[in-house]
Amino acid sequence: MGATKTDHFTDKQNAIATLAKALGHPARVAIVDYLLKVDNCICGDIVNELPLAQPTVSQHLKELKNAGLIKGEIEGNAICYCIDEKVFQKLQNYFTSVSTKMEVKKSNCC
Amino acid sequence: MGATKTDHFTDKQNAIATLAKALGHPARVAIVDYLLKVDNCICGDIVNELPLAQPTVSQHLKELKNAGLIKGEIEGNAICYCIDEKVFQKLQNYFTSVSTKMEVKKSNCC
DNA sequence: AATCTTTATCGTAATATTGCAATATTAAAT
DNA sequence: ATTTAATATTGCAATATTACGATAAAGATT
Repeated sequence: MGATKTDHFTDKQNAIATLAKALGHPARVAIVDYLLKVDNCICGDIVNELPLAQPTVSQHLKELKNAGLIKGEIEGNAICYCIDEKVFQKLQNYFTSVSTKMEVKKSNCC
Repeated sequence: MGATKTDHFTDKQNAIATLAKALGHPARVAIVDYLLKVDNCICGDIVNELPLAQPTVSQHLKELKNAGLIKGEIEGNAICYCIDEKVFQKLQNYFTSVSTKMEVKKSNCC
């Protein structure tokens, strides 16, 4: 085996897992950091910012894009990659909701 | 190859990636969901809640614990697993900061 | 048209993850 | 002391991920 059993979980659980997984690699976190830092998002120099070969960076960008965390548009012979705010807000909402629920609990455990 | 090059990234980037990775599987999101739902955290019945065999669940719990997302204490012959609020707050802060930075940008791109 | 620049894809090797049956461990219950 | 119940560990097969060299694709530049 080795394949994740996505069928058995809710859509929401799968959605959060997919997004979290996409950020589950430091290179992809670094890409997000860089996209946040740069003012305009003509980001042709991401490769130079990372300690990885160009095909590897391209692959990480693809994964971020597949997960919906970033958007990419062709712009001449370069590509303009940007963060998709909506999806990050979704994650923010999720973690806020977890934290809120934990506060409400004020649990007597652990 | 195949091993992530953690050396080349910042501690913060690695920390976020590790936490995100731990949540990057629907079973582990489901475990967190369940821990939030249950009132007290004597969680001996997690196995029955998930469509996975006991060793698989145990492994997922271990990964969540290694990442610091949950805490576990031995309690008789059961185990009391609970969410570690602090670590979730860390993630909440990260995503809030991303969203805030995006709002500030009000970017002219994409 | 030939070349350069930038990004994507293919192929492949190394490593990691997922899942479970079998077994071990540990404490409670009888 | 034996049995039962709950969780962990081991071992292994299937699959996924990570990384990169080689190559392709496509628009820009000369």
